[in-house]
Amino acid sequence: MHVLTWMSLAHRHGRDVVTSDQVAASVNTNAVVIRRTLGRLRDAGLVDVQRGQGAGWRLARAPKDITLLEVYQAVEEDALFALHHGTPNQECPVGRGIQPVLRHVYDGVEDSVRGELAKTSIADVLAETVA
Amino acid sequence: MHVLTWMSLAHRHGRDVVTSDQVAASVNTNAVVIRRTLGRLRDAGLVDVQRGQGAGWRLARAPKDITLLEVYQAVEEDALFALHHGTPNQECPVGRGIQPVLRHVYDGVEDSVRGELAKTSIADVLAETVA
DNA sequence: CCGATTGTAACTAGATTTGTTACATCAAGG
DNA sequence: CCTTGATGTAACAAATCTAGTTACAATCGG
Repeated sequence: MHVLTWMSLAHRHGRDVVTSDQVAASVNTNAVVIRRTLGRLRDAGLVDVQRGQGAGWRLARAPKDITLLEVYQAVEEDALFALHHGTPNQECPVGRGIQPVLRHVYDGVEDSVRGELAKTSIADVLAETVA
Repeated sequence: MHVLTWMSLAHRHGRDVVTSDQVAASVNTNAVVIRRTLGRLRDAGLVDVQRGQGAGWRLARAPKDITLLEVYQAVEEDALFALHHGTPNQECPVGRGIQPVLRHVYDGVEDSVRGELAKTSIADVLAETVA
């Protein structure tokens, strides 16, 4: 969210293509860390990358057309809640039957999270950030 | 959820007080791990503990009166989403302004998660588990 | 060919989690 | 009042994960 919000502000200031170094300066971290995140956003189609001379990154869409849901799905691969570390005791009715129930509950939670994140766009975040 | 569901089933079978060793056998882990979780559930008032001779744990309420929201709040202390690891660049408008916005978004997400978890009780989980 | 930037591997340091051992503490009941 | 079977908790090992860092090959416009 920080990365895309910063790119939106740069775009508004006329800077269309930005480098991972410039983004890293705002987040206050290393450029490689930013490139790892930008790579995922690129795989999700939210940003485009240019290599070679004059290389850098640009938003693939207008900020108002990028929802936080898309950012979440691009960046977060693990489920919000994990099941047991090990396998529960299969001799026990609860150990045997609980995992599908947990998955069902967790699916409902993830759905509600997705619905909530879909309500907000990067443009909304930028507007609230500079306010 | 596994711990409380198992205790509900034990209660239904007439075993009112159970030990951390018995619960650990169903989860397939060490009793100390279970005691750590049960300690949090006790602090939240979801289970009662008895020490000394004949010690053990019992549900403090009927399973239908324990919601997954209460379990979540008892067991999970960290926020669902974390902010930046380090402090963003305060010289930058985005670095300076984005954290309150993130908190605002994350609060909305947590609220929707809580609302979802409040819909289900341990009794529901048990019914679905043994089905 | 030059030069600036991306892509990515490899590594360190730190934090976190699970499981484990050990032992002090507790209280019911003989 | 002592035995007994459990809890409470500290301390530690092993595994896993993340951020940050360094290094360098790959890319491509000019």
